[in-house]
Amino acid sequence: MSSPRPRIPEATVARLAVYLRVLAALADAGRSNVSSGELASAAGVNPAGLRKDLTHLGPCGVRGVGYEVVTLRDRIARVLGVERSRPCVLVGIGNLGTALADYAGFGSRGFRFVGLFDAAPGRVGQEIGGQPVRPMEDLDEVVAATAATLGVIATPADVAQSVCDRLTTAGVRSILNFAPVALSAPAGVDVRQVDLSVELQVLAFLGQQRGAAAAEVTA
Amino acid sequence: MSSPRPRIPEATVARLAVYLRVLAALADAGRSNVSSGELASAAGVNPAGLRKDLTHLGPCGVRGVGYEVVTLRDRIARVLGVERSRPCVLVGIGNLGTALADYAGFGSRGFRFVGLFDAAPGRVGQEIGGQPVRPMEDLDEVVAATAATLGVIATPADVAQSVCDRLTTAGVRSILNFAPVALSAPAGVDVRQVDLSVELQVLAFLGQQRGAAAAEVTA
DNA sequence: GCGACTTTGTTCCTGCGTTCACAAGCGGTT
DNA sequence: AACCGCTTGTGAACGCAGGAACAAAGTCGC
Repeated sequence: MSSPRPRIPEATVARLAVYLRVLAALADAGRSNVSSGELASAAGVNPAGLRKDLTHLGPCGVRGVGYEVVTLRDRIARVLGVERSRPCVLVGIGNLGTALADYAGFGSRGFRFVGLFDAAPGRVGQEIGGQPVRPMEDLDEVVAATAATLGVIATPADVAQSVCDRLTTAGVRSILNFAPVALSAPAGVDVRQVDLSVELQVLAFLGQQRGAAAAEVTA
Repeated sequence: MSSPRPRIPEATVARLAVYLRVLAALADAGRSNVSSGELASAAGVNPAGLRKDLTHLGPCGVRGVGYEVVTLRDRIARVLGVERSRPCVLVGIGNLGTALADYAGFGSRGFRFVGLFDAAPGRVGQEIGGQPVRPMEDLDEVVAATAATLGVIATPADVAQSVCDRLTTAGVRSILNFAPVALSAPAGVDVRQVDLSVELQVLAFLGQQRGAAAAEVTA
């Protein structure tokens, strides 16, 4: 096998996902070509950085012209592995979980939820986005039946670790955690942490710093 | 004024927010001291990196003993500017907006929503977390009355830019955007982008890469 | 009072990411 | 057919983040 496996850095992967979204929108709008400058502006990044990111896919543009929208979109989709949709399970159908289950951004970009789970009996049986909420007891069965390797945790913090354990024993290999706790998982299982309030705190700090700098100038 | 202004790097600020959360939990549990090792483990980072982060606050630990929980918590809170709660406005009360409005992580960590806004007449008047949803027409008045400088956008992508424009003209200086579009704002206004599906795509890519590597070993 | 242990604060170094700047290549035009 | 403008792709330099190792300092035990 001649597997080049270019070892794409993680920061580049995150940006490729953004480019993919922009390219999909451009394709829907009927555009056939884009320049790196226009694409970078729409994605909110530097044009040179964008070109370097695309280098990891091999040469895929035409000098003097730009990139063909559909070709580039499909190539990024193939590299990211979203050419066909991947099954995911979602645990914790509170406000956030409901939002995630309904979020069109997942379904339209290569992910489909094959199981929604909650521990509260009151929530089991509800329909969210056309799917019933199931009890936690069904987790192993659903994961096995659908071969889901991706799991999303949207539970309160205090039960997140036990949910993580159950997901890993059920066979899930990659976990996206929205609960504000650091999870520990066995080797071979990726855990990725998203803390919504951290972003807001960083933003507040930058704003405060900017305000202090401005006040200093006037002083 | 002797303002040292240490220029804390952004990555450090994000981690400080995590340490703050862990320290708050430890303080509630009655703990008085922590070592860098234990704190790093709870936050999911390297102990040496944690100590380097805390260096930006000036020396605040005791060698041979560790850090005093309450003192460190308060100092981080002061540096991050969350010693007293900051007013925020939230636009777009769909599934995600409701989750954000109800999310205790904001309220308990230095932020309070002083206005929930939505353009849909059907949503105006609903109560979320004890607060009424207001029409967009009230935005300028509320921002002016509460001196809110932080705004959160949780609307569909196609109206996010116009909401951003209205927020900036109302006087908001920092915007956290959950809509999957790159926003353009005038100079002096910070915009921070959070795309929930990007994280899931990165996770899927890493899992796929790991799976491919494993298959290659067995080949 | 003294020694050993523990833990912080710092320094160095390695690697990565980002940016700038330039050469290479393609299309259109004369 | 040759030239010109435009855009990609790449090479180099800069700055930053992360990790390991070491020195300083304080506490506990004897």
